Amino acid sequence: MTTINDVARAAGVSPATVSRVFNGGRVTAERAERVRRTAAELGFSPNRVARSLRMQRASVIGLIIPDIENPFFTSLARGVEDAAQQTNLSVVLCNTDEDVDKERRYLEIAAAEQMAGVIVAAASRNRTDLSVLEGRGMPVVAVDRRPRGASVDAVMVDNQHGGEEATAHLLRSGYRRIACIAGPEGASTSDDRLAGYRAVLRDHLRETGGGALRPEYVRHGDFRVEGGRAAMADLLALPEPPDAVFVANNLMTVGALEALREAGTEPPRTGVLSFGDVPWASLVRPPLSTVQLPSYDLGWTAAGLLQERIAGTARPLQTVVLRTALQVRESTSGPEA
Amino acid sequence: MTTINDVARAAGVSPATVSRVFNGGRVTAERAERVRRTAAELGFSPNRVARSLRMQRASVIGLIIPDIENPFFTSLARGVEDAAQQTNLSVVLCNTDEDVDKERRYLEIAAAEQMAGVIVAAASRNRTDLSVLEGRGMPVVAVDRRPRGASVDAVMVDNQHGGEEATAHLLRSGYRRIACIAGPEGASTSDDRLAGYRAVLRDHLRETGGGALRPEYVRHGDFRVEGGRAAMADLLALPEPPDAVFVANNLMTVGALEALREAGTEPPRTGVLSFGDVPWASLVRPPLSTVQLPSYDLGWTAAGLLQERIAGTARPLQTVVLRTALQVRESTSGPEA
DNA sequence: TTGAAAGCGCTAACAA
DNA sequence: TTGTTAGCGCTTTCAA
Repeated sequence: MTTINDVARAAGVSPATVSRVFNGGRVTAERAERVRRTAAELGFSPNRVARSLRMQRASVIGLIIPDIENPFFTSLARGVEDAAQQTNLSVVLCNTDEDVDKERRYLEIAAAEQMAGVIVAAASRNRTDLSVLEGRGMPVVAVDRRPRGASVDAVMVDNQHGGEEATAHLLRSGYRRIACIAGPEGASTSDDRLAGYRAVLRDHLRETGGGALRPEYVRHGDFRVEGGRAAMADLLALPEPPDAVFVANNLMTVGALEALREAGTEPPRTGVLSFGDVPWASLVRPPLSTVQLPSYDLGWTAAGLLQERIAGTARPLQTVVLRTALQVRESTSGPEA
Repeated sequence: MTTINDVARAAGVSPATVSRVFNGGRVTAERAERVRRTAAELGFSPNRVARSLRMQRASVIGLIIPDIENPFFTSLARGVEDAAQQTNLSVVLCNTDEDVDKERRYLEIAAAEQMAGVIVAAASRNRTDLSVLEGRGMPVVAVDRRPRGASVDAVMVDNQHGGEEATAHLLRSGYRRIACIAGPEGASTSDDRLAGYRAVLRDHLRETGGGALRPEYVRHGDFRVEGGRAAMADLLALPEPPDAVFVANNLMTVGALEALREAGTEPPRTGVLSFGDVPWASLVRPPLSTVQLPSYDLGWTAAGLLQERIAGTARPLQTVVLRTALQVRESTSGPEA
């Protein structure tokens, strides 16, 4: 492998000069040109490992996400990647599978690799522990989910608002027995969506004298297809099944739709509203109403915050909240439709 | 940051002993225990950057793929990740967007970061250039696509066989004007699928005296949704449109289905067979016949080969070819169905 | 503007 | 089995 010393010798300068040429130090144009030429001839490219060791910081940021097969996170990853490219940072993607242990290993790796910073969509609000990174003063941005007690910048979705908007829409469409398939208890995203659902429903019941919330209409899934299917099956087995369901994430919606189909009913007779776009939604019949998430912008914004921190900008911690957008399609056109 | 020297001093041993404790060298049990305890107390974790510099090799492998939003590649990535975990390698995911320049940058990064090895699904058969890595003797495994002239291990799909199987099935189902939406020219995966299609169709025409292949029935798309839609629209605009179409990848199938729907026709009247599973195929109506790809196994196998190379096993270059499996569903049940 | 030299944290060769 | 020591390739003082 060609090193900076080889280039220096061949070009008749010192290693320091070569380093300066590659890092924007002050070198006379003539020498700089000579160095560049020799470097090209020798096929030299700087050893980033040595560089990282010396600088005590790599030019890599870590992106830790719970599920690489969920299009929400891949789109988020694209946002991070595109933003990072602007400052020549490369992105390392780590998939935790919603597993806190796997996540901890990746956090330790990020620390040990001296990554420039980390963007993390935490596997758990309670059990994800960012102290490994915070202890080392490593810049961290939480995205989509913020672990309790973490002192980090965050970019979040207005989940409660999204849940409210979704539930209000279902009520407006004429549904009255509205269920909710929530995510795992403790996931802040899911809790907030559920809170939005409850708030709107409770108000509605109060105004119409319609009684109390029905706890049996709330089920907790695992954010996966299977969990959605099981929850929907449970709901359909109730003495009085719901006439609409608000599903707290895209994958569970896929499962819920499958369960409905198996039971011989379809939207919009049973209304279905998905939190988060279902991939290839265009192919699903009937077209699905969704609460659209700004996944790409989430990633883009998080990367921006992280880069500011890496650059050392001193400013108070901040949380950016991005809004959802309700996309009404046919799956919620009403129980009589 | 706590270093190996801090631990050594605190435990009253030499740095070398600490290193040995963490890397399986011979150390007496009693001392090892003491070192481990002090390391824990001080919150020491080895600096992987220093380790990589010294060892001239990182414990990271690169996985370079063309499209992180394509479920085929995310599933492949899972296979790689799961296999890599077994030997404590971490995986860095790089997304090239089918862009040869972006790909070259990532290959250079892999070299400069001294990654232990690279698994690459090349952006182009002709223009992807692995010589940066080969020159440094870095272990490389090509997966799904093998760049021309590269001397590397490879794990491939039997694309030609898949194309033959698909086309033969369409003929058996009674379709006679069978079109093919292929991928970009030059992509080996697409070329092979197309070759399979042509071979079977040519044989059929010869046997039945049905004339020659119709070149207008072959369109080239870009492996994306939009390309599939455009190609299908072109086919439908022909004086004599096809009665079935073999689409060479999953995303283009989504586009083709959309175009069919817009034109007011649906499978199986126009037969549609997708090469590669469409995500959430269960929700697509009618259920889609597919050639199923062993995406996860592709990744798993590639990681296995790479690890052997990293370990230094000397053996001739090998190419593993995995078979596809035809999954017949309703979208190809025949033009009269 | 340039070069000499130190040192980032670790591993491995060698000596004890 | 253990310790001493050199050095991986780079950046960055400091002095010239």
